[in-house]
Formats: sequence, C-alpha cells, structure tokens
Amino acid sequence: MHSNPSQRIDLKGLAQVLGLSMTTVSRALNGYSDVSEKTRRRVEKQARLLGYTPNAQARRLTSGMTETIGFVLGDVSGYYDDPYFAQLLAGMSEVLTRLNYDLVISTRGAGGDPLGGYRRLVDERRVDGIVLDRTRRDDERIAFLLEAGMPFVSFGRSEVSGDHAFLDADCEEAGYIATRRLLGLSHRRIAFLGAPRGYMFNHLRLRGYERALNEAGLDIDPQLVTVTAYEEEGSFHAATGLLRLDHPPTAIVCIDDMAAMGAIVAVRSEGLEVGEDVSIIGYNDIAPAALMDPPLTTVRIDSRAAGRRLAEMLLAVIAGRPASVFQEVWAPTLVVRSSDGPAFASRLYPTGTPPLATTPDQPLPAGEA
Amino acid sequence: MHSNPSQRIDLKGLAQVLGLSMTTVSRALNGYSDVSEKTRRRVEKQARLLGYTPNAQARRLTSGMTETIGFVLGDVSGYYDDPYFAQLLAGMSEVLTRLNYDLVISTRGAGGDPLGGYRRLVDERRVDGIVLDRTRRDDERIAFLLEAGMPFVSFGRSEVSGDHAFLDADCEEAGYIATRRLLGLSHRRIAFLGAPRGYMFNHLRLRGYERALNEAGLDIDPQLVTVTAYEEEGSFHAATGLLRLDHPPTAIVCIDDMAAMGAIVAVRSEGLEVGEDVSIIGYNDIAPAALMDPPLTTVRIDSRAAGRRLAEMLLAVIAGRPASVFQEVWAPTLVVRSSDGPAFASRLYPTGTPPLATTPDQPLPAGEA
DNA sequence: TTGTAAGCGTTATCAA
DNA sequence: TTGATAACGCTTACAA
Repeated sequence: MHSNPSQRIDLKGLAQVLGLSMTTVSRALNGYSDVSEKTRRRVEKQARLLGYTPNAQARRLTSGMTETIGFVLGDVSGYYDDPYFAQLLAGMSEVLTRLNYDLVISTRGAGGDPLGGYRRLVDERRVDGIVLDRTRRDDERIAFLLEAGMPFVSFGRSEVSGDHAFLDADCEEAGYIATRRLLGLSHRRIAFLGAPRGYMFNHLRLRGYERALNEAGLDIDPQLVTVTAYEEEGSFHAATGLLRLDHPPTAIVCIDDMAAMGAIVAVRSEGLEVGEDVSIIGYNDIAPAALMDPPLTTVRIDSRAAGRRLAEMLLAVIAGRPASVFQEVWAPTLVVRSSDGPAFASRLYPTGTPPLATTPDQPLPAGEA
Repeated sequence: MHSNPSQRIDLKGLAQVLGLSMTTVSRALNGYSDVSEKTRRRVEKQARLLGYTPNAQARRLTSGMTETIGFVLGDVSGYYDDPYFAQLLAGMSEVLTRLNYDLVISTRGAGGDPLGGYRRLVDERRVDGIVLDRTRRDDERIAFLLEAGMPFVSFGRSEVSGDHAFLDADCEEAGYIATRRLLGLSHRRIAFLGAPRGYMFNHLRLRGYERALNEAGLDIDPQLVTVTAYEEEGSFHAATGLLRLDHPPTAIVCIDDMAAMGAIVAVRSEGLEVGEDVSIIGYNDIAPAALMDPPLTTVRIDSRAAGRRLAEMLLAVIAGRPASVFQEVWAPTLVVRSSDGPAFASRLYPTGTPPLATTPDQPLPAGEA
C-alpha cells in the first residue's frame, strides 16, 4: 500500500509535506465540513500515498475515548470451554470491528476479588464500556459498574437490574417450553439438572420448569432438582445421582448442552437408552449438539446474534443513549431432534405409571428392563 | 476502596496533595531507586487513599507501549466454534493479566483483504505484539508482520518460518502416533479426514500418517485421504463419502475432535458401530471428547497451556529477546478411550483381509454384516 | 533525592 | 476556510 512501512509518518509530517497545518489536515481527514473540497481531496490522497494512519493512543488520550470495550473472563477453570462463548465473542467482534472498536479480554486476575478485572478496566480507563455475562441474581458487578458510571450491558438480567442495558433470553420461557415438551410426551417424573442457584438464568429456568409442572397439576419433587458445579463432569455426577434414585426421572431438563452431554453419558453408563428410557433436553444449541448421538433436542438461542446485539447496544449506550432503553428479552425456540421421546418407551416404569412426587409407592431400581 | 470513584484524581492532583512534583510521585510509584524510602511510602499511601490509578492511554502515548497484544479472528463463519479456541484465549489471558497486559480480539474486517485485521493493529499501533494461529504452509501474515517489524508468535509453523517465534505441536508425530495406534490394532485401510491442504498442521499430520503407513509397508490410497471444509458438517459429508467407497476404511484419523464428531455421526448413519466397524481417532482432546459416545480416543495437546506459553513467548519477544530463540515443538500424547478397536471386530471385512490400496479385489459394500 | 520542562501524536478552541 | 496554540496525563532527560 504505502512506500515504507517501517518509516511511519505522523500528522505533523503529513502536514509538512502538504504545506498545511496539522489542524487542517486533521479536520480534512475526519470529515469536518469546514475544509474546502479541494483541500480535502488533496489531503486524503497524500495520506493514502504515504500510508498515514492516526496513532490510536494519541487519539484516545485527546478524545477521552478508548474505542475499546471490555469483557472479563470468569474464573479460569473450565468456564469457557463452552462453544457458546466463542460464538458470543465472534458476534461481538463482528460489529465492533466494523466501527473500529476493539474488544479486550481480561481475566479476573489473582486474588480473591471477584471485581478485580472490572476494577482494572474501569480505574485505568482502558475501555469505554463493558459486557458482562452469566449474571447472578444479586450481581455485585452490576452495582459496581453502575456506581462507577461505566457504560455496560449484560447478557442476562439480575434481580437488581434497574437502569442498565441488558439482553437476555427468556429463560423462564426456555425452562417452560422444555418441560412442556416433555409433559407432552407424557413424562411425569421430570428432573431439572441445573447450575448453582445464584445464577439468574438458572433461577428463571427453574421457575419455568416449576410453572409447567404446576400447570400440569404435578408437584415439584426436590429430589429431582439438582445443582451442579456447572461443568460437564459435575453434570455427569448429578445425572447419575438422579438415575439412581428409587424413583428415577424419565426425562431431564438440562441447564445447557454441555450439561446434557454429561447427562447422556450418565444415562448410558447406567445401561439405559437416551430418548427411550430417559429423555434429555439441552439448552443453547451449540454446534456439536446436532452432531451428538443421539442428536440433541435443545432450546436454541443464537449466541452469535446475541453477541452482535450486545455490542450494538453497548455502543449506543456509550454514545449517550439512555441505557434503560436497551432491555431486550429474546424468545428461545425448541429444536426437536432425537434425545427425547415418549414416556411409554421408558423401561424404567414398565407399568407406565411413575409415582408422583409425594407418593413413592412403586419402587423400581433404575437400569432394569 | 477510594473515597469518590466519580471524581478521578490524576498525577498532578496527587502531586499537589502531597506537595511534591509529578516527577517524584511518578518515580515513587514506578519503583525507581532514586526516591527516598520515606517519600515512597508516603506517596504510595496517599495514592491508595485517593484511589489513584494511572491513565492507561497517557502512559501508552508516552511510553510507546500499548501493553496490549492482539489476536485476529479468522473468517467469521464457524471457525471458532471449537472449544480449543476458548482454551487458548483463557491461557493467554492468564499470563497477560498477571503482567497488566490486555488481549484484544479483532476480526479480519470486511473486504477481501485477509491481512485487514492485522493491518489495523499494526498501522494504528494498537498492540505491542500479535498471536497468530492456524498457520498456512505459505502464510502471508507472517511475511507481513516480519516486514512490519511487529513482534509476533504463531501457534503453528509455516514453511517460510525463519526468524520468528512459534509454538507448535509436533503435528507430524501426532499424525504418526494416531496412525500407528490404528496399525497396531491391525487396521490396514486407514483414512485421513483432513483440513484443507494449505494449513501447515494438516500438511504435517498427513505426512505423519503417510510415514506410518509406509513404514508398515502400505501404500497411500488417495481415495482415503480427504480434505474437508474444516467444519463439522464438512467432515460428516467427507466421512460419509469414505464409508461409501467400494473398499471403505475400517479406521479414520481425524484432523480434530470436531471433525471426529462429524465422522462418528456419519459412521452411525451408515448403520455401523464406532470403535468396532470403524475406529475413529480425533485430535485436541477438547472437553466434550471424554463425554462423547463413545468417549473419543484422541491425540491430546493442552491448548490452555499453549495459550499461556504463547503469551510468555510473545512478551519476551516484545521485551527485546530475539524471536528465533523461541521456537518450541510440543509432543502430543495419545489418549486412548473407546472410539477405536481392533480391526478384526469390523464387519466391513468379515474375511479379515481388507484389500490394499492398489488391489481392490474384494468388493464389499459398507454397512453389511 | 527532588524538581523543571520537554515531549508523545492527536483533537479542540479560538483567532485570523 | 485555515492556522497557532493549548490541552490530554503521563514519562524522562536534564538540572538543581
């Protein structure tokens, strides 16, 4: 493109070559109206010729804008194995790059401070705005950012969510439609394989699950509601526990597809058939979901689109639009594949009548035909 | 921590409060030796009290360092679904944060220029260094960064790799041990389900595959070497093609675990059993690999550790160490699980003698017992 | 050991 | 329509 990349030219140099002042050149390049069309063209041409590009740091210092938004990784062990996360990133990057914005990823940093990573971004003014995910019911990050006056948008709500921007899936609906689907397949003992209770998405999905059950006239059996360490191994163990109950579930609503994978393995290792003896429904619809065996029935949310939208919202908030305007809840959709099936196919309850939550009167160990 | 977060204090303000010059305060805070211990303590205490943190932009402008390294996402469609990528990021972040470095993620940007994203980072001096991945045999990014004088490190070598830092798995070895493993299980018709030829890792792994076959006295059957679009769907189709050959393979070496997932689905949909009729070996050992059905035998490389090491190397190069010192090739390890098994178990060749590459004399369609 | 002052490369204010 | 000049907040020669 330009002659010599190693010999950078700055605004002053460019102005000198053109016989103009830095001011004029700067304005010509930034599309100000008070520059003659002729001058502008001349400047633009020369800039291109000499490969001039403004120094981002200098521009940031003067303008007070960093043209950067931040994302803080959660704890370092296994949280972000989930492909949904890469999709979220890719989606954000798509729109950010278009607007010449950078996305910086940092981690929480050492030390117990869960706010550490956020403090750094805020205090050192490294970013113009922040994206949060995996919100908790009472999320201290939200309080912190609100008080610091840092623009942000969260992927997920919280119970303290007031005047901030967020994008969220309708988690309650997600839990509801998954459970409804299973009820429609005549399942009566349906388990909920969840994440820790503090997470807002877990809370809401569980609520949807409970609502569906109640509407069907069924009680909630606490034994069927589990909380995992939110990892695949955790879900494997949790699912195994469920399947070894005196009255095991014939269906499991899983908090996400990764958890569903763990559950599938658990079902198999108990000698049972997925989609027959035990139905499984996931959440997210990550790429591997369609390729699993059996292909996973799941509740889909488009994380790449979510990433794009989150970035757009944040950029708008940074630009000064009131944050509370941007509060979106997206409807998830059920993607039916093959990991669920009618309850009567299950060998767990050959008589076809699993006991209700409160009346365990038909003991029958798991894994028997 | 500090009194009023909305009312930032800068170096000048802090100096004023302390009755010192900016210089002294700056040096005290940056650990210079020519500041009296007493002054330093006083400064540090006051700084903490007032919640002073240096403005990152200003520091960057003066120092000429951005304290940021860059990573450019490949094309936007499905490349980074792979969990290995999230691991790489997490690993890099771990060490970067410790040193107060940021990681910025950008995309290639619109327009056909494959160097677009890199140009932006380099020209606008947004980063001190760059990490590349998925190198190609003749990688123009390497040439570009070399010429631009931008420090970088690549995850993967290239054929033009001279004086730059890289970390790579021993890909040839990886292809070799996977193939050896299958040969040891008496397989004779072993396919290679690869990525496009331009990729260096594909090139080397294929070489390892070929070497193992040759050492075993077997010819390479071009029909058994496929190139996919490097996505799961692509590998599904490619694997299906392989299985429908007149003389289908009894084993498939896959370019990565995601491809292996596609292959597994293909095997099943042809009515065959994974690990019996057709053995599958993956690469990477992503988290879901152990949870798949059957658990995937794969060649493991620790991408999180790789991420950490890449960051360390890059930081060293940025600090001025000669790049060519940092050229590491890591040995991969075979993780045996259940997706591979002895050739005699395959119903594809009941007589136990699959034809060699050049002499297809025993036609026997796939999927027959 | 501490302070003065000159940058770093922009953008923005105010005259001309 | 254009041009001096002053910020922006920090680091670092160079003096004291």
